[in-house]
Amino acid sequence: MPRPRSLTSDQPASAALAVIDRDGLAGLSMRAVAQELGMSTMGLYRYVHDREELERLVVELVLGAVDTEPPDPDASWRERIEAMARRLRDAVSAHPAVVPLTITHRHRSLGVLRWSEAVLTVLTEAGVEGERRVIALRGLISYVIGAIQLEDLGPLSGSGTAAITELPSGEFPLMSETARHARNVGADQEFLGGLAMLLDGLGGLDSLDA
Amino acid sequence: MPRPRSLTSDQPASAALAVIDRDGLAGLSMRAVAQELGMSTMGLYRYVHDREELERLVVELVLGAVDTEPPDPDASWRERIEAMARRLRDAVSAHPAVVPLTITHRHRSLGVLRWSEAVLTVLTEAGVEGERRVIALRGLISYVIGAIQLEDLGPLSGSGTAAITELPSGEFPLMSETARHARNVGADQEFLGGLAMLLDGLGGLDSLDA
DNA sequence: ACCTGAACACCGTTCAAGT
DNA sequence: ACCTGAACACCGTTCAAGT
Repeated sequence: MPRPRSLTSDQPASAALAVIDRDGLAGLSMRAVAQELGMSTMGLYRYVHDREELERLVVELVLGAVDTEPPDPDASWRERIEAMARRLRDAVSAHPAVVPLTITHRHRSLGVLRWSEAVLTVLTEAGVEGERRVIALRGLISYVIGAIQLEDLGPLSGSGTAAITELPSGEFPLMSETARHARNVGADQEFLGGLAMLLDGLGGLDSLDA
Repeated sequence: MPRPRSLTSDQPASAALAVIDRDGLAGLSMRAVAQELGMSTMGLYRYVHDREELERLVVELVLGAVDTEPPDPDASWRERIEAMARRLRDAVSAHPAVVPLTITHRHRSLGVLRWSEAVLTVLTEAGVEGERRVIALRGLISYVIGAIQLEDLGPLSGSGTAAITELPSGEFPLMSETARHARNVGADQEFLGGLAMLLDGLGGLDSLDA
């Protein structure tokens, strides 16, 4: 793998992201990205070892865009964690087609690492320590990535769930009723509502004063 | 699409699942599944319209295996929801390679629908109604699917995170410290701990008596 | 020394040709 | 009427052949 020359190191990733944003994940191919860069297909192999590395760089590009500045120090620990959760959600939902890649590539992204460090700072300031801090961090990440995917899949009030009402009569009565209620729950309210449940649980534990 | 004859309707899906379990998701191809079934590649197209439908059937097979019997009525609402969460986790982690498919295929699985109905039954018995019930259900699903993926990615105490300690000195001090604590937190404890946070938050709300 | 196009081994899917 | 193998248009990647 000799030194690249004509391209900066992040150009292959942003070209790939441009292809994905335009043509979807199915449109991603080495040939398409090379064309986007105006070079021969094999020229791309000068910058990435293989397709997998290219995909990893795309994930890193998207997650690296998460704002990891320390949140407003005047806000409560709860508001600060909410702000961090929103930022992760915002960064990913700017490129929804990339979501499957973020899961397939079980790598430790620097962006997520920086995000985690910022969240841990808030948790620590709130007095959460030791194993409880492990569980709180992992619980938050689990919730946020799950919620992003569920949101990407469409709201409970969406067309997919609307079809539930038309299923064999009375087979899913509560699900039908809940889907009707879901029409009044927006995506933001749903995301923040679930997050609030988690934070209520975290706050209900000892050693949290704010 | 004429009537199939020699195969029952779920054989293509279980053959595909067998291929995935043996060779991983990358090993899944129409040719491989046809061979698994002992038929010509094109014979498979008698049973499924295209590869996408085959993948959808695999997801349905895995999620359809979730135990959705009503949980022990003598247990508290909290224990019953924990039991349901465990069952979903168990069904998916029996076939970890399928996880990416469950995300890519944004379809409404009957298995998840039955699971949701059972969870809603418990929530309703616990006095959770209306929009709060929407948020509780979606929050639980978000957490569980996120946690399954994070678990599949490896524990915080695993080799991936161990490398964090060797990053540029002091760049991620809290993350390093947290990773050390994570060595004492098992996968079950982590899953149930995060779930407990959510349920504490849910239980802290009004109208829950049990 | 650097770059690239042809070629290889795959893939999903079409379709005409077999019985 | 039913089934299937060759063929088509892709794919990631190798590598020898060009300059």
